[in-house]
Amino acid sequence: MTQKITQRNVADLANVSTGTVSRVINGHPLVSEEARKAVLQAIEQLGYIPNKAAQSLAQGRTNNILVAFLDKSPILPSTWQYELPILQAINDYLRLNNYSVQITIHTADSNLDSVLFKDVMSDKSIDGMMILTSLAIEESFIRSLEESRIPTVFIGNGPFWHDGNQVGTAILFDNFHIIQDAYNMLRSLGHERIGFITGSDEHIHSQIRLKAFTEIAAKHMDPESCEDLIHHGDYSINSGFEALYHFFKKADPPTAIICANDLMAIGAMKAAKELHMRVPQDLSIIGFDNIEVGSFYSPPLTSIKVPSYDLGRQGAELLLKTIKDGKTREPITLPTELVIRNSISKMV
Amino acid sequence: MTQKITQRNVADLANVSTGTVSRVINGHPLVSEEARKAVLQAIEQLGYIPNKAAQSLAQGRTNNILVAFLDKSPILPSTWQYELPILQAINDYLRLNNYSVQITIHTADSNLDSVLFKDVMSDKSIDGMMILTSLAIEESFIRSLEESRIPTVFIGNGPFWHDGNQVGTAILFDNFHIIQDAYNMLRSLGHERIGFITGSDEHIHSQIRLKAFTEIAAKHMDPESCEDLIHHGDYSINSGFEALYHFFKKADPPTAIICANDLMAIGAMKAAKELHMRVPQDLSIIGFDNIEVGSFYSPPLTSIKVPSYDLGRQGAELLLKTIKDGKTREPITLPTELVIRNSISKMV
DNA sequence: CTGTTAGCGCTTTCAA
DNA sequence: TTGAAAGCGCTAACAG
Repeated sequence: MTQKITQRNVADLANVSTGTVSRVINGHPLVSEEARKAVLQAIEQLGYIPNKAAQSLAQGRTNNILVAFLDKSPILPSTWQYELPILQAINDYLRLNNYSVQITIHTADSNLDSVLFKDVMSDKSIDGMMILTSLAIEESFIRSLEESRIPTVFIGNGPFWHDGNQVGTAILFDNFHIIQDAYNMLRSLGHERIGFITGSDEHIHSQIRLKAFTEIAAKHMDPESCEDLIHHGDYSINSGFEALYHFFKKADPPTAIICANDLMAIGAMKAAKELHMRVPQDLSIIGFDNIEVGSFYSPPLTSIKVPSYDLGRQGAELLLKTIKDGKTREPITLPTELVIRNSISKMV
Repeated sequence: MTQKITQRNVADLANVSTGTVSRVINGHPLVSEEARKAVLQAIEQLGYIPNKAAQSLAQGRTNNILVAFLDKSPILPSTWQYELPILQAINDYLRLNNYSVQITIHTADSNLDSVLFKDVMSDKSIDGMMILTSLAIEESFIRSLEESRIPTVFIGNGPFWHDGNQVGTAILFDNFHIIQDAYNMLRSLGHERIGFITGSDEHIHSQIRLKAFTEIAAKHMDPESCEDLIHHGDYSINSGFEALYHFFKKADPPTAIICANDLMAIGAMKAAKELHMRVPQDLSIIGFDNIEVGSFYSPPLTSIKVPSYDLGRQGAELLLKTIKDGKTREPITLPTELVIRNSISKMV
């Protein structure tokens, strides 16, 4: 067993006090060059590494931040296209700034409040947290959060309010306008009957995408026709597959479909093939997320690209700022982008 | 600011000493029922939560474990099909056992040793770690690890040795036999020219899969013919795509291909389509990883399923055992499984 | 510029 | 069964 090297050992070897060692470690300006050298040399020689727990205890902060993922069901690798670059970004930025990244993945059968507070936040071993969920967040959770005073950034959700003041900071991306852009682009290609396949109804992104669709469609047709063009999926390939069959069982099916994610678009394309419909000649399809395999489909899938990495990166930056000055900030919304490929075409 | 509640407050309210409070919290047997009740009641009333840093300092352990991901390049969502369930499993198991999960994702341009030790392990704030990488691991790293005495589990890599004793515990999955099984199955379908597309050459799994292929192929043909049937890819869809073109530029191309992952299989299928070859009538294809979209291809992709979740789960279990008793354990290898779908068929 | 010292909040002997 | 008190290793206020 390598025995523990403490600050004391370093101090002795360098012939200074532990206070001086501490100053050197923490970059305190008032240390003589001579002392600093001696200390650094001793540290090197002994292979000394400060004990984090002791530092945390003495300083009252931990340099730990928690990234919490909350969803209804366990991770499905295929649906983490959005989350993963966010995680990578958070990791990159926080490590660079000397923070450790703790994560927790919660399947919220129960409500967030008990889950998150009891199991996680409560351990008081974090300086701040980033919450990544597209589930609705309960009022009670926001209240607990407010009370706990833990600096928090919500990614892709929020902003949230309690008693008139904002709780946490939100970093978002534009779900709304891009859906309308997609719609308008399909219209400009001559499509009049444009369908929409939603994601899981309890996901806020899916709700927003649906709202965007409903509002823009309402400008061009009456509400009932619009209803007929909406099918509720759950983000799975299979639900996209079924949605297409659903649409084409009815009279007057859509000539173009916007899907709330790429997986459903892939399912829809598969169904289209079974129904002997050609994409894009007979049916235009647009997905969401811009997953890698999408560009390798035949035809390559038109999709919407979310700036995941930036979301994580800027979110982490905001969090550190908040930890420093305690202020919550205005929500930030990052732009999304329509990536056009061959799965859409002019109406013939 | 919610002011801090310490053990002292609880002790005062319950009319006991802090020692008793501590005993109650840690489930020490020698506490009177009366005292226990009073303490629990006070804890509840005050909303007391023990300070982790203080606990760590006093107990000399942190209840933190680090999960380190190491690779050459940043996360590509599409290639994390293997890692994600592992992460989920680790999270599930460790949280259940009162450990926090810290993660770090390293892009190892430089070598592991400096990267991992300097930035991460060195912080002494973890009780153990799980290393997830398919890169080769340097001797120097193993040495540092041995010296650090930090309980470690390697997932999908190892076992490693230093001076005759095993360093860390390895939990593996069977890459080798399953490739040979796949080969034999293709032969039983009448295929004689069976090709192989490797993953990134620096990844150990790819190396093993290639070795398995080479050895089994050697039983049926001379080495040069075998060479012709191997193409080096890099796990990307695109490299699978190119590999197929490569094979079919030559005389006597394969009638069946095994790919080191599903993404390359997808790329290969795309190229096959461009070349007007039908899968499986003209060409049988087998992938690896059993990714979700694979079953939605036309034809659905035959693939090899890796028990990722179990890998993470059992790895975490091993780690906690090792933390408890300090013993390293024999490597464990979990079985993989061939999932047969329509991308393969009898030679006609 | 530097040494001394009093905590940080909790655990754990040691006595009682 | 319990209280008192000595740390765990580090930081920071205070003297000097």
